[in-house]
Amino acid sequence: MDVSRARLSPEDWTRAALRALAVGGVAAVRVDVLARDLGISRGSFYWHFTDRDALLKAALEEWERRFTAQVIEQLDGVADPSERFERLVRGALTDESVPGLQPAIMAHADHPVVRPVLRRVTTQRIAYITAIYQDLGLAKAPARRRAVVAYATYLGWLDLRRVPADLLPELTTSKEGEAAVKEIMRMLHPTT
Amino acid sequence: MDVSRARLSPEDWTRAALRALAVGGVAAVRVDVLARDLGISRGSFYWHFTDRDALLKAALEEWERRFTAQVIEQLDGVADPSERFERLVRGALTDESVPGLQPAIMAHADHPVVRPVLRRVTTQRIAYITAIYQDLGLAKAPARRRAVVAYATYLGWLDLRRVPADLLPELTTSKEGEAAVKEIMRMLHPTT
DNA sequence: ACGCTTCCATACACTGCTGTATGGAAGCTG
DNA sequence: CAGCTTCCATACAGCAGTGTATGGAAGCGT
Repeated sequence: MDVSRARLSPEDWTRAALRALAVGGVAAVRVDVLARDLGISRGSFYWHFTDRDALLKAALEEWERRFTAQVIEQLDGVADPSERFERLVRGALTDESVPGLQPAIMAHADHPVVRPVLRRVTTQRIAYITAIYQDLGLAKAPARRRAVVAYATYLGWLDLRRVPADLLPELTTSKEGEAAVKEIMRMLHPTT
Repeated sequence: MDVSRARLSPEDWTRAALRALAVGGVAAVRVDVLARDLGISRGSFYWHFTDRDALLKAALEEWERRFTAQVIEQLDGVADPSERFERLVRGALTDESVPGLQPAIMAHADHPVVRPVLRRVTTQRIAYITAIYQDLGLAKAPARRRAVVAYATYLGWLDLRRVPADLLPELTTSKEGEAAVKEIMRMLHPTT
Protein backbone atom coordinates (compact mmCIF):
# COMPACT_ATOMS: atom_id res chain seq x y z
CA MET A 1 0.00 0.00 0.00
CA ASP A 2 1.40 3.33 -1.07
CA VAL A 3 0.59 6.29 1.12
CA SER A 4 1.09 8.84 -1.64
CA ARG A 5 -2.12 9.88 -3.40
CA ALA A 6 -2.33 7.84 -6.57
CA ARG A 7 -3.34 10.02 -9.47
CA LEU A 8 -6.16 8.50 -11.41
CA SER A 9 -6.46 7.90 -15.13
CA PRO A 10 -9.73 7.95 -17.06
CA GLU A 11 -9.44 4.14 -17.28
CA ASP A 12 -9.64 3.93 -13.49
CA TRP A 13 -12.99 5.65 -13.68
CA THR A 14 -14.35 3.65 -16.59
CA ARG A 15 -13.36 0.37 -14.97
CA ALA A 16 -15.07 1.39 -11.76
CA ALA A 17 -18.08 2.45 -13.79
CA LEU A 18 -18.29 -0.94 -15.48
CA ARG A 19 -18.13 -2.72 -12.14
CA ALA A 20 -20.92 -0.55 -10.75
CA LEU A 21 -22.93 -1.02 -13.92
CA ALA A 22 -22.61 -4.78 -13.60
CA VAL A 23 -23.97 -4.79 -10.07
CA GLY A 24 -26.70 -2.18 -10.06
CA GLY A 25 -27.33 -1.14 -13.64
CA VAL A 26 -27.03 2.30 -15.18
CA ALA A 27 -28.50 4.00 -12.13
CA ALA A 28 -25.68 2.61 -9.99
CA VAL A 29 -23.08 4.48 -12.00
CA ARG A 30 -22.91 7.46 -9.65
CA VAL A 31 -19.84 9.67 -9.53
CA ASP A 32 -20.54 10.16 -5.87
CA VAL A 33 -20.28 6.47 -5.09
CA LEU A 34 -17.45 5.70 -7.51
CA ALA A 35 -15.36 8.45 -5.97
CA ARG A 36 -15.81 6.93 -2.52
CA ASP A 37 -14.89 3.50 -3.89
CA LEU A 38 -11.76 4.89 -5.48
CA GLY A 39 -10.91 6.77 -2.31
CA ILE A 40 -10.93 10.14 -3.98
CA SER A 41 -13.14 13.22 -4.25
CA ARG A 42 -15.55 14.08 -7.04
CA GLY A 43 -13.31 16.97 -8.00
CA SER A 44 -11.11 14.48 -9.78
CA PHE A 45 -13.97 13.12 -11.81
CA TYR A 46 -15.10 16.44 -13.19
CA TRP A 47 -11.61 17.10 -14.38
CA HIS A 48 -11.42 13.89 -16.44
CA PHE A 49 -15.02 13.89 -17.61
CA THR A 50 -17.49 16.59 -18.42
CA ASP A 51 -20.51 14.64 -17.36
CA ARG A 52 -21.91 11.52 -15.79
CA ASP A 53 -23.15 10.52 -19.23
CA ALA A 54 -19.68 11.05 -20.65
CA LEU A 55 -18.33 8.51 -18.19
CA LEU A 56 -21.05 6.05 -19.07
CA LYS A 57 -20.34 6.48 -22.75
CA ALA A 58 -16.59 6.05 -22.28
CA ALA A 59 -17.12 2.98 -20.12
CA LEU A 60 -19.38 1.33 -22.67
CA GLU A 61 -17.00 2.09 -25.48
CA GLU A 62 -14.20 0.49 -23.50
CA TRP A 63 -16.45 -2.52 -23.02
CA GLU A 64 -17.05 -2.58 -26.75
CA ARG A 65 -13.31 -2.63 -27.48
CA ARG A 66 -12.28 -5.13 -24.84
CA PHE A 67 -15.06 -7.65 -25.28
CA THR A 68 -15.82 -7.49 -28.96
CA ALA A 69 -13.17 -5.99 -31.22
CA GLN A 70 -10.29 -7.38 -29.19
CA VAL A 71 -11.79 -10.88 -28.93
CA ILE A 72 -12.51 -11.05 -32.64
CA GLU A 73 -9.00 -9.81 -33.37
CA GLN A 74 -7.45 -12.58 -31.32
CA LEU A 75 -9.63 -15.28 -32.83
CA ASP A 76 -8.82 -14.19 -36.33
CA GLY A 77 -5.35 -15.57 -35.72
CA VAL A 78 -6.81 -19.09 -35.57
CA ALA A 79 -6.83 -20.58 -39.05
CA ASP A 80 -9.03 -23.67 -38.60
CA PRO A 81 -12.70 -22.61 -38.41
CA SER A 82 -13.58 -25.63 -36.27
CA GLU A 83 -10.92 -24.63 -33.79
CA ARG A 84 -12.17 -21.05 -33.94
CA PHE A 85 -15.68 -22.19 -33.15
CA GLU A 86 -14.55 -24.29 -30.22
CA ARG A 87 -12.43 -21.54 -28.73
CA LEU A 88 -15.12 -18.88 -29.11
CA VAL A 89 -17.82 -20.94 -27.45
CA ARG A 90 -15.63 -22.20 -24.64
CA GLY A 91 -14.16 -18.78 -24.00
CA ALA A 92 -17.57 -17.12 -24.01
CA LEU A 93 -19.01 -19.60 -21.53
CA THR A 94 -16.11 -19.76 -19.10
CA ASP A 95 -14.39 -16.37 -19.09
CA GLU A 96 -16.24 -13.53 -17.42
CA SER A 97 -14.02 -10.73 -16.18
CA VAL A 98 -16.85 -8.50 -14.94
CA PRO A 99 -19.71 -10.73 -13.74
CA GLY A 100 -23.11 -9.37 -14.59
CA LEU A 101 -21.94 -6.72 -16.98
CA GLN A 102 -23.50 -8.14 -20.12
CA PRO A 103 -26.91 -8.78 -18.49
CA ALA A 104 -26.88 -5.27 -17.05
CA ILE A 105 -26.23 -3.76 -20.45
CA MET A 106 -28.93 -5.86 -22.10
CA ALA A 107 -31.40 -4.77 -19.45
CA HIS A 108 -30.83 -1.14 -20.38
CA ALA A 109 -31.03 -1.58 -24.15
CA ASP A 110 -33.41 1.38 -24.39
CA HIS A 111 -31.10 3.81 -22.65
CA PRO A 112 -29.95 6.54 -25.07
CA VAL A 113 -26.27 6.07 -24.21
CA VAL A 114 -26.42 2.28 -24.19
CA ARG A 115 -28.45 1.77 -27.34
CA PRO A 116 -25.94 2.78 -30.03
CA VAL A 117 -23.09 0.82 -28.42
CA LEU A 118 -25.22 -2.25 -27.85
CA ARG A 119 -26.42 -2.05 -31.40
CA ARG A 120 -22.90 -2.10 -32.80
CA VAL A 121 -21.75 -4.89 -30.49
CA THR A 122 -24.73 -7.12 -31.18
CA THR A 123 -24.45 -6.64 -34.92
CA GLN A 124 -20.73 -7.37 -34.97
CA ARG A 125 -20.92 -10.43 -32.78
CA ILE A 126 -23.78 -12.10 -34.60
CA ALA A 127 -22.13 -11.32 -37.92
CA TYR A 128 -18.92 -12.91 -36.69
CA ILE A 129 -20.66 -16.06 -35.45
CA THR A 130 -22.55 -16.27 -38.72
CA ALA A 131 -19.27 -16.10 -40.62
CA ILE A 132 -17.86 -18.96 -38.57
CA TYR A 133 -20.90 -21.11 -39.29
CA GLN A 134 -20.51 -20.33 -42.97
CA ASP A 135 -16.84 -21.28 -42.82
CA LEU A 136 -18.01 -24.55 -41.32
CA GLY A 137 -20.10 -25.24 -44.40
CA LEU A 138 -23.53 -23.80 -43.67
CA ALA A 139 -25.35 -21.62 -46.17
CA LYS A 140 -25.96 -18.00 -45.30
CA ALA A 141 -29.53 -18.17 -44.01
CA PRO A 142 -29.17 -21.24 -41.75
CA ALA A 143 -25.81 -19.94 -40.56
CA ARG A 144 -27.45 -16.72 -39.51
CA ARG A 145 -30.29 -18.53 -37.77
CA ARG A 146 -27.90 -20.68 -35.79
CA ALA A 147 -25.77 -17.67 -34.93
CA VAL A 148 -28.74 -15.88 -33.40
CA VAL A 149 -29.68 -18.90 -31.33
CA ALA A 150 -26.08 -19.45 -30.28
CA TYR A 151 -25.76 -15.86 -29.17
CA ALA A 152 -29.03 -16.10 -27.27
CA THR A 153 -27.78 -19.17 -25.43
CA TYR A 154 -24.63 -17.30 -24.52
CA LEU A 155 -26.56 -14.32 -23.18
CA GLY A 156 -28.86 -16.54 -21.13
CA TRP A 157 -25.89 -18.41 -19.75
CA LEU A 158 -24.52 -15.15 -18.41
CA ASP A 159 -27.94 -14.33 -16.97
CA LEU A 160 -28.02 -17.62 -15.13
CA ARG A 161 -24.62 -16.93 -13.67
CA ARG A 162 -26.17 -14.14 -11.66
CA VAL A 163 -28.28 -16.49 -9.53
CA PRO A 164 -26.70 -18.03 -6.42
CA ALA A 165 -24.17 -20.73 -7.31
CA ASP A 166 -25.70 -23.37 -5.05
CA LEU A 167 -28.78 -23.32 -7.25
CA LEU A 168 -26.91 -24.08 -10.45
CA PRO A 169 -23.62 -25.85 -9.72
CA GLU A 170 -23.27 -26.65 -13.41
CA LEU A 171 -22.42 -23.03 -14.14
CA THR A 172 -19.44 -22.69 -11.88
CA THR A 173 -16.65 -24.16 -13.92
CA SER A 174 -16.08 -27.53 -12.30
CA LYS A 175 -16.90 -31.14 -13.10
CA GLU A 176 -20.58 -30.48 -13.83
CA GLY A 177 -19.62 -27.23 -15.46
CA GLU A 178 -17.52 -29.01 -18.03
CA ALA A 179 -20.40 -31.34 -18.84
CA ALA A 180 -22.72 -28.40 -19.41
CA VAL A 181 -20.21 -26.65 -21.66
CA LYS A 182 -19.80 -29.84 -23.70
CA GLU A 183 -23.58 -30.09 -23.95
CA ILE A 184 -23.87 -26.58 -25.35
CA MET A 185 -20.91 -27.12 -27.66
CA ARG A 186 -22.61 -30.20 -29.08
CA MET A 187 -25.96 -28.43 -29.39
CA LEU A 188 -24.53 -25.45 -31.18
CA HIS A 189 -22.30 -27.47 -33.46
CA PRO A 190 -23.38 -27.23 -37.11
CA THR A 191 -23.42 -31.03 -37.65
CA THR A 192 -26.11 -31.77 -35.06
CA MET B 1 -62.83 8.24 -20.40
CA ASP B 2 -64.44 8.63 -17.02
CA VAL B 3 -64.05 12.00 -15.33
CA SER B 4 -64.63 10.62 -11.85
CA ARG B 5 -61.45 9.88 -9.93
CA ALA B 6 -60.82 6.17 -10.32
CA ARG B 7 -59.81 4.67 -7.01
CA LEU B 8 -56.74 2.57 -7.35
CA SER B 9 -56.15 -0.98 -6.20
CA PRO B 10 -52.78 -2.35 -5.11
CA GLU B 11 -52.69 -4.26 -8.40
CA ASP B 12 -52.72 -0.98 -10.30
CA TRP B 13 -49.54 -0.05 -8.48
CA THR B 14 -47.82 -3.40 -8.87
CA ARG B 15 -48.59 -3.52 -12.58
CA ALA B 16 -47.19 -0.04 -13.03
CA ALA B 17 -44.17 -1.08 -10.99
CA LEU B 18 -43.53 -4.07 -13.25
CA ARG B 19 -43.73 -1.89 -16.33
CA ALA B 20 -41.25 0.58 -14.87
CA LEU B 21 -39.01 -2.26 -13.75
CA ALA B 22 -38.99 -3.68 -17.26
CA VAL B 23 -37.85 -0.42 -18.77
CA GLY B 24 -35.39 1.04 -16.31
CA GLY B 25 -34.65 -1.62 -13.72
CA VAL B 26 -35.18 -1.49 -9.98
CA ALA B 27 -34.06 2.13 -9.77
CA ALA B 28 -36.87 3.14 -12.12
CA VAL B 29 -39.51 1.93 -9.70
CA ARG B 30 -40.10 5.31 -8.10
CA VAL B 31 -43.35 6.12 -6.35
CA ASP B 32 -42.91 9.66 -7.54
CA VAL B 33 -42.90 8.67 -11.20
CA LEU B 34 -45.48 5.90 -10.96
CA ALA B 35 -47.91 8.31 -9.32
CA ARG B 36 -47.55 10.76 -12.21
CA ASP B 37 -48.04 7.91 -14.69
CA LEU B 38 -51.18 6.82 -12.91
CA GLY B 39 -52.41 10.39 -12.70
CA ILE B 40 -52.60 10.40 -8.93
CA SER B 41 -50.67 11.73 -5.97
CA ARG B 42 -48.20 9.86 -3.79
CA GLY B 43 -50.64 10.08 -0.93
CA SER B 44 -52.49 7.17 -2.47
CA PHE B 45 -49.38 5.03 -2.61
CA TYR B 46 -48.49 5.37 1.04
CA TRP B 47 -51.94 4.26 1.96
CA HIS B 48 -51.70 0.99 0.01
CA PHE B 49 -48.04 0.29 0.74
CA THR B 50 -45.81 1.03 3.67
CA ASP B 51 -42.69 1.41 1.62
CA ARG B 52 -41.10 1.56 -1.79
CA ASP B 53 -39.56 -1.83 -1.07
CA ALA B 54 -42.98 -3.20 -0.15
CA LEU B 55 -44.23 -2.27 -3.61
CA LEU B 56 -41.24 -3.88 -5.25
CA LYS B 57 -41.76 -7.04 -3.25
CA ALA B 58 -45.46 -7.19 -4.05
CA ALA B 59 -44.78 -6.59 -7.74
CA LEU B 60 -42.21 -9.35 -7.93
CA GLU B 61 -44.49 -11.76 -6.12
CA GLU B 62 -47.22 -10.99 -8.60
CA TRP B 63 -44.72 -11.68 -11.37
CA GLU B 64 -43.89 -14.97 -9.71
CA ARG B 65 -47.52 -16.01 -9.65
CA ARG B 66 -48.47 -14.88 -13.14
CA PHE B 67 -45.43 -16.10 -15.00
CA THR B 68 -44.46 -19.24 -13.16
CA ALA B 69 -47.09 -20.85 -10.98
CA GLN B 70 -49.93 -19.98 -13.31
CA VAL B 71 -48.10 -21.15 -16.45
CA ILE B 72 -47.13 -24.45 -14.88
CA GLU B 73 -50.69 -24.91 -13.68
CA GLN B 74 -52.08 -24.47 -17.17
CA LEU B 75 -49.54 -26.79 -18.76
CA ASP B 76 -50.24 -29.52 -16.26
CA GLY B 77 -53.56 -29.97 -17.98
CA VAL B 78 -51.77 -31.24 -21.08
CA ALA B 79 -51.37 -34.99 -20.84
CA ASP B 80 -48.89 -35.74 -23.65
CA PRO B 81 -45.36 -34.74 -22.56
CA SER B 82 -44.31 -34.07 -26.15
CA GLU B 83 -47.23 -31.68 -26.54
CA ARG B 84 -46.35 -30.10 -23.21
CA PHE B 85 -42.79 -29.55 -24.36
CA GLU B 86 -43.89 -27.99 -27.62
CA ARG B 87 -46.37 -25.67 -26.00
CA LEU B 88 -43.97 -24.54 -23.28
CA VAL B 89 -41.17 -23.70 -25.70
CA ARG B 90 -43.38 -21.99 -28.21
CA GLY B 91 -45.24 -20.05 -25.58
CA ALA B 92 -42.03 -18.97 -23.87
CA LEU B 93 -40.49 -17.71 -27.09
CA THR B 94 -43.52 -15.93 -28.52
CA ASP B 95 -45.58 -14.57 -25.60
CA GLU B 96 -44.16 -11.63 -23.72
CA SER B 97 -46.74 -9.53 -21.94
CA VAL B 98 -44.23 -7.13 -20.32
CA PRO B 99 -41.25 -6.75 -22.66
CA GLY B 100 -37.95 -6.56 -20.87
CA LEU B 101 -39.23 -7.64 -17.49
CA GLN B 102 -37.33 -10.89 -17.25
CA PRO B 103 -33.99 -9.37 -18.35
CA ALA B 104 -34.46 -6.53 -15.88
CA ILE B 105 -35.03 -8.95 -13.03
CA MET B 106 -32.03 -11.08 -14.01
CA ALA B 107 -29.87 -7.97 -14.08
CA HIS B 108 -30.75 -7.25 -10.46
CA ALA B 109 -30.25 -10.77 -9.14
CA ASP B 110 -28.18 -9.45 -6.25
CA HIS B 111 -30.83 -7.05 -5.02
CA PRO B 112 -32.08 -8.10 -1.56
CA VAL B 113 -35.74 -7.92 -2.59
CA VAL B 114 -35.23 -9.57 -5.97
CA ARG B 115 -32.96 -12.42 -4.87
CA PRO B 116 -35.38 -14.60 -2.92
CA VAL B 117 -38.13 -14.34 -5.56
CA LEU B 118 -35.73 -14.96 -8.41
CA ARG B 119 -34.33 -17.92 -6.55
CA ARG B 120 -37.74 -19.54 -6.19
CA VAL B 121 -38.73 -18.84 -9.78
CA THR B 122 -35.51 -20.16 -11.27
CA THR B 123 -35.60 -23.29 -9.16
CA GLN B 124 -39.20 -24.03 -10.03
CA ARG B 125 -38.85 -23.43 -13.73
CA ILE B 126 -35.71 -25.50 -14.20
CA ALA B 127 -37.22 -28.28 -12.13
CA TYR B 128 -40.32 -28.22 -14.31
CA ILE B 129 -38.34 -28.34 -17.55
CA THR B 130 -36.24 -31.15 -16.14
CA ALA B 131 -39.38 -33.10 -15.35
CA ILE B 132 -40.63 -32.71 -18.91
CA TYR B 133 -37.34 -33.97 -20.31
CA GLN B 134 -37.57 -36.94 -17.97
CA ASP B 135 -41.11 -37.61 -19.13
CA LEU B 136 -39.71 -37.62 -22.63
CA GLY B 137 -37.36 -40.45 -21.71
CA LEU B 138 -34.17 -38.82 -20.53
CA ALA B 139 -32.41 -39.88 -17.34
CA LYS B 140 -32.25 -37.42 -14.47
CA ALA B 141 -28.75 -35.99 -14.99
CA PRO B 142 -28.95 -35.37 -18.75
CA ALA B 143 -32.50 -34.08 -18.36
CA ARG B 144 -31.26 -31.55 -15.85
CA ARG B 145 -28.37 -30.52 -18.09
CA ARG B 146 -30.64 -29.97 -21.05
CA ALA B 147 -33.13 -28.08 -18.91
CA VAL B 148 -30.49 -25.61 -17.80
CA VAL B 149 -29.34 -25.03 -21.37
CA ALA B 150 -32.92 -24.70 -22.57
CA TYR B 151 -33.70 -22.15 -19.89
CA ALA B 152 -30.54 -20.23 -20.75
CA THR B 153 -31.59 -20.10 -24.39
CA TYR B 154 -34.97 -18.78 -23.34
CA LEU B 155 -33.45 -16.05 -21.18
CA GLY B 156 -31.06 -14.99 -23.92
CA TRP B 157 -33.90 -14.90 -26.40
CA LEU B 158 -35.70 -12.39 -24.20
CA ASP B 159 -32.47 -10.39 -23.89
CA LEU B 160 -32.18 -10.21 -27.66
CA ARG B 161 -35.72 -8.94 -27.90
CA ARG B 162 -34.57 -5.76 -26.24
CA VAL B 163 -32.40 -4.68 -29.17
CA PRO B 164 -34.01 -2.77 -32.07
CA ALA B 165 -36.18 -5.02 -34.22
CA ASP B 166 -34.53 -4.04 -37.49
CA LEU B 167 -31.34 -5.64 -36.24
CA LEU B 168 -32.92 -9.03 -35.59
CA PRO B 169 -36.04 -9.50 -37.73
CA GLU B 170 -36.08 -13.19 -36.78
CA LEU B 171 -37.24 -12.31 -33.28
CA THR B 172 -40.39 -10.47 -34.22
CA THR B 173 -42.86 -13.22 -34.77
CA SER B 174 -43.17 -13.34 -38.55
CA LYS B 175 -41.94 -15.60 -41.32
CA GLU B 176 -38.32 -15.55 -40.19
CA GLY B 177 -39.50 -15.63 -36.61
CA GLU B 178 -41.24 -18.94 -37.16
CA ALA B 179 -38.07 -20.38 -38.68
CA ALA B 180 -36.05 -19.35 -35.65
CA VAL B 181 -38.58 -20.84 -33.25
CA LYS B 182 -38.53 -24.12 -35.18
CA GLU B 183 -34.74 -24.06 -35.07
CA ILE B 184 -34.72 -23.72 -31.30
CA MET B 185 -37.45 -26.31 -30.91
CA ARG B 186 -35.35 -28.77 -32.90
CA MET B 187 -32.18 -27.93 -31.02
CA LEU B 188 -33.78 -28.32 -27.63
CA HIS B 189 -35.63 -31.49 -28.51
CA PRO B 190 -34.37 -34.53 -26.58
CA THR B 191 -33.93 -36.65 -29.72
CA THR B 192 -31.36 -34.41 -31.40
C1' DA C 1 -78.79 12.01 6.74
C1' DC C 2 -75.43 10.20 10.00
C1' DG C 3 -71.17 8.52 11.23
C1' DC C 4 -67.41 5.47 10.01
C1' DT C 5 -64.19 3.73 7.03
C1' DT C 6 -61.60 3.95 2.87
C1' DC C 7 -58.94 6.39 -0.12
C1' DC C 8 -56.48 10.45 -1.82
C1' DA C 9 -54.26 15.53 -1.89
C1' DT C 10 -51.16 18.78 -0.02
C1' DA C 11 -47.37 20.42 2.58
C1' DC C 12 -43.15 19.64 4.86
C1' DA C 13 -38.58 17.96 6.38
C1' DC C 14 -34.83 15.29 4.87
C1' DT C 15 -31.46 12.76 2.09
C1' DG C 16 -28.56 11.56 -1.90
C1' DC C 17 -26.73 12.98 -5.89
C1' DT C 18 -25.37 16.33 -9.63
C1' DG C 19 -22.69 19.99 -11.53
C1' DT C 20 -19.84 24.31 -10.79
C1' DA C 21 -16.56 27.43 -8.81
C1' DT C 22 -12.35 28.08 -6.79
C1' DG C 23 -8.12 27.29 -4.52
C1' DG C 24 -4.28 24.48 -3.75
C1' DA C 25 -0.97 20.65 -4.13
C1' DA C 26 1.96 17.71 -6.98
C1' DG C 27 4.62 16.96 -11.13
C1' DC C 28 7.23 18.58 -15.23
C1' DT C 29 10.36 21.75 -17.83
C1' DG C 30 13.35 25.41 -18.54
C1' DC D 1 13.80 27.06 -8.17
C1' DA D 2 10.50 29.51 -10.93
C1' DG D 3 6.70 29.04 -13.59
C1' DC D 4 3.35 26.31 -15.94
C1' DT D 5 0.42 22.45 -16.29
C1' DT D 6 -1.97 18.64 -14.44
C1' DC D 7 -4.72 16.79 -11.13
C1' DC D 8 -7.46 16.88 -6.89
C1' DA D 9 -10.13 18.86 -2.47
C1' DT D 10 -13.64 21.68 -0.62
C1' DA D 11 -17.69 24.36 -0.57
C1' DC D 12 -21.94 25.66 -2.55
C1' DA D 13 -26.43 25.81 -5.05
C1' DG D 14 -29.89 23.04 -6.86
C1' DC D 15 -32.89 19.13 -7.96
C1' DA D 16 -35.27 14.68 -7.57
C1' DG D 17 -37.09 11.48 -4.75
C1' DT D 18 -38.51 9.47 -0.02
C1' DG D 19 -41.39 9.16 3.89
C1' DT D 20 -44.65 11.52 7.26
C1' DA D 21 -48.34 14.30 9.01
C1' DT D 22 -52.70 16.00 8.43
C1' DG D 23 -56.96 17.33 6.41
C1' DG D 24 -60.54 16.38 3.31
C1' DA D 25 -63.46 13.91 -0.04
C1' DA D 26 -65.91 9.81 -1.55
C1' DG D 27 -68.21 5.46 -0.56
C1' DC D 28 -70.98 2.44 2.63
C1' DG D 29 -73.83 0.63 6.30
C1' DT D 30 -77.63 1.87 9.43
